[in-house]
Amino acid sequence: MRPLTRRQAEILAYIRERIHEEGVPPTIMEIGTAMGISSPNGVRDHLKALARKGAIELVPGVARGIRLRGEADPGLPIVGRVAAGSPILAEPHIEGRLRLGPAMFEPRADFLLRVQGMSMRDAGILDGDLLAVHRTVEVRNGQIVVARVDGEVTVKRLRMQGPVALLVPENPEFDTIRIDTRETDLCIEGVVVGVIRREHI
Amino acid sequence: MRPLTRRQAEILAYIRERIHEEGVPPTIMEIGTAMGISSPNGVRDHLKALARKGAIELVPGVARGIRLRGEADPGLPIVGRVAAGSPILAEPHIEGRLRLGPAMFEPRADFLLRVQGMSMRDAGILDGDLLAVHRTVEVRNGQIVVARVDGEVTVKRLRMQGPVALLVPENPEFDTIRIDTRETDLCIEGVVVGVIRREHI
DNA sequence: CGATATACTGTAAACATTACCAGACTACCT
DNA sequence: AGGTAGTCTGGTAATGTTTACAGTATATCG
Repeated sequence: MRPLTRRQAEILAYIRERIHEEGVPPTIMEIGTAMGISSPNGVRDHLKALARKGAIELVPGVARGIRLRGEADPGLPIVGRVAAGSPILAEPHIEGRLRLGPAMFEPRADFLLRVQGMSMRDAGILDGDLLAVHRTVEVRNGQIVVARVDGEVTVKRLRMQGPVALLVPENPEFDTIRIDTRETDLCIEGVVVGVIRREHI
Repeated sequence: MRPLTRRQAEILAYIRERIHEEGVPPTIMEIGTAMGISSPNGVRDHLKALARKGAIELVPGVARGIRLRGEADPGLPIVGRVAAGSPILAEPHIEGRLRLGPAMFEPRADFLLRVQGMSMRDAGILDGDLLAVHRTVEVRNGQIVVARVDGEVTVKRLRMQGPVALLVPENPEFDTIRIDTRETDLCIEGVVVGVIRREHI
């Protein structure tokens, strides 16, 4: 789809808004009035351009026959194994997408992380689970965080002891990671706001 | 909202379908053609009735000016503590509703059950978790099921041994329930297809 | 029984909306 | 310098659509 011009984007936004607010797409004249175009043909040219670029579909001979295209919300990315050092949301790690309900987690989830390993077993987080992660650097003591240590992504419970951060697993078979923030960078990718497990039955 | 007649419900369903399929509401004549009503006035009477009953809103003087009302999907019910013997989806047990994404679980979830207790701890199901449950009686060995025993609702892993059903907890501190289906009724309310935990941060 | 709601037929006028013609100005690419 | 895309004016014909009027027939309710 070729990129829309500024004017075309304005008109598309107006159409979107009208469909959302009124439940019915606007007529050509209504668009014209709203956008300051006096001739129906001026608007028509825009609609043809939008249709040509795939943003809308025009149903010929039908009043208000404007359909939005390519509207589907793809959902949140599911992040799989992250290569050391590369950004967590880089394309190669995204193994799929999943649409959540709008109010499922509070604060909202920004991406889903596929759990690797059993280090958080006793917190009910198992290998293969999806973690709903809210991207933020504002984390508090005791929260389960997605952190980067030496480029590696890890999920642990955070305990701050002055300048020392402890990344505590919830499984006695694993060791706590101890980071002196004066020496080593601790990069917080986000806070875990929820867990989703899809039982393969 | 007064109840719709059968014919009115048919027409409303058609309007809904058209809006979903075409993106534009149908005209009066289109409704008439689809429903076998030759006169625009026949359709108009139905629309007026639907508007009077609050199912739709008519925008006067506007082509295809039909707006659906009261459309919001309330989401799946969240079932809390279920009193012994009463139906699982009875009103008093429903402590809220939650909208999931459309493809979150497979097969689809029919309701959400709030977990009571730690008997499934080692399966990563903790007290307070929400279980996505698919209502079905077709269960297979090894699945985690929502069952009723003596009127009480319980979540366990199912193991069939001939006529004997074992409801196995995933926590060594709890005992397996053994049911001889020739003597006692085992009522399966559904299969667990997923787990949702909302981390309170 | 009479009032009211439902569920239609049929016709015509009035209005809402799109489709198309002819042209103008600008910006950008080659 | 010529071609193409974008953004518009202005006007008109052709169609799409709603609205109103005048009836008919069948239920249901108090």
